[in-house]
Amino acid sequence: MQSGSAPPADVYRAPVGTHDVLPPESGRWAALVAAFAGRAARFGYGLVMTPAYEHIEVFQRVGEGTDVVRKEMYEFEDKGGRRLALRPEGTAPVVRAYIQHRPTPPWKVWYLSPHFRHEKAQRGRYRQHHQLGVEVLGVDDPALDVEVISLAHGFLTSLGLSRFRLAINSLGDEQCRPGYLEALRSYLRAHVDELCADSRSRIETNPLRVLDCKNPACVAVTERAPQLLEHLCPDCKTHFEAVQAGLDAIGVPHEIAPRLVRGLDYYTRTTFEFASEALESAQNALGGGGRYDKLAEEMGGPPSPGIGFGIGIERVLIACDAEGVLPAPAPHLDAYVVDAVGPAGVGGPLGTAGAEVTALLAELRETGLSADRAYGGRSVRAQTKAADRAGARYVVLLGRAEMEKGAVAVRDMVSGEQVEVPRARVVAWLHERLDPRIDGTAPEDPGS
RNA sequence: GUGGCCGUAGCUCAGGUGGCAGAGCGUCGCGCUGUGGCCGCGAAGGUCGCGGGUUCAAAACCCGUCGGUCACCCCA
Repeated sequence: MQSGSAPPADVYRAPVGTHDVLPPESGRWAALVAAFAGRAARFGYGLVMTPAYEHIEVFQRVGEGTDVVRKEMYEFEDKGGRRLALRPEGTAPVVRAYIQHRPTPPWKVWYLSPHFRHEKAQRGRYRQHHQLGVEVLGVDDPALDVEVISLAHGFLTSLGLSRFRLAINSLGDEQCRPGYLEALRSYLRAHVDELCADSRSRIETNPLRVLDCKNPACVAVTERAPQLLEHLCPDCKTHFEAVQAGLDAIGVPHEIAPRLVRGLDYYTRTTFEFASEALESAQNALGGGGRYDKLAEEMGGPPSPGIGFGIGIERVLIACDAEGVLPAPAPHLDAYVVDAVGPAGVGGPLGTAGAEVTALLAELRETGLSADRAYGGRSVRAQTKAADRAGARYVVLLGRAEMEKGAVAVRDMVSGEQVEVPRARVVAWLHERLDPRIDGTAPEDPGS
């Protein structure tokens, strides 16, 4: 082989676990994000944007007991010797920003951000995935838990999803959790030889995670383990009951999941998870979150209770596929300008109608209509076909005969009818038929 | 990170036991030299993921590797 030979083709593809999102699929993303942004705005949340990477300690402080931070984080050192990490989860950066800027509580923010985890990729589990989420800092009112959960629930429902379940639990707080953990540990120690190796090693370090183990033997043991919910202190108990009552009051169906333990270990009190029933795979968690009342303090900030959730966009879209909702939007244009005088020729001077096509197209776009044209000197047939494929409502055809009269031909692509309109009037003519009316009547309706 | 299955055109996939690389859809052109959808005709488009091996001959068999997928694990 000679030097300078091309690198393997594998280099010119998206890295493992990442992917490109192209039209028309990207249209679903746009619709999904718009739905979330609109809902967040109606709930009084502002957009927050934090860096894609942080000082590594931002994540390490928060998740030293978790695989996400311990084993899956993309860590690197920059040229200044700083130790940084690509964001593996969404809450820590937002809490860091809260501590740094000290906004007036309650601080209600939403985000859309990529998350990076070095995992073995498969469908629904990617090395770069995207989450929509919210965080609220500074208030521990259970009504806020209800608001946050209902925001997520309403969002999923608004997409057309129905086959998912909401599980909620309370993990207690610094008053009651230590006592519970001891009770759980002593129970687990008494059943050590019935547990899997992973669970055994977690008895001392993170016994809550044992409750989450899916190994049948472990499940058998933990089914009879002390229940977290029976060890809640009065404050936590009251809080959790208030959350349930609030969800009931607004009709958000939920089930208590006493063994729901989430992957990040900063959670206190309320935790919740949305799981799709339409997904067969193990990757069926659409989103989840919970309260983290001690996190800001642990990160060196003022005591600031918080709650939030993250929803995985890729997984939501997979669930939408499974339920047959949120199809990619069909292409649509108000108008398509066709040059019937040409041929303009590729790279040559504009055809007879070329300048007029350019001018009309610009005018349509600048007055607020969506409009496009074909390029490359294509036949009238090819241009009209392209207009059809682009979802054009009207085709404006610039032909020699019409131009000599100072007019254009306008074709209604739904009815197939074609009329001649004075060139000077055509933009207004299209607006009259396409702009929504104040009285709500359909623009196309010529009656009354 | 461990194990199973899969990898043929842009997409979805055919190609019994090795013997000339195919279809549908999509794209482009023509029928209609100034008009989309339906129909007909035609064209372009493929290092059969990649590398090595066995063989007169490999898309097919063997080994490796990369990618996808499923389970475990983890989680959105």
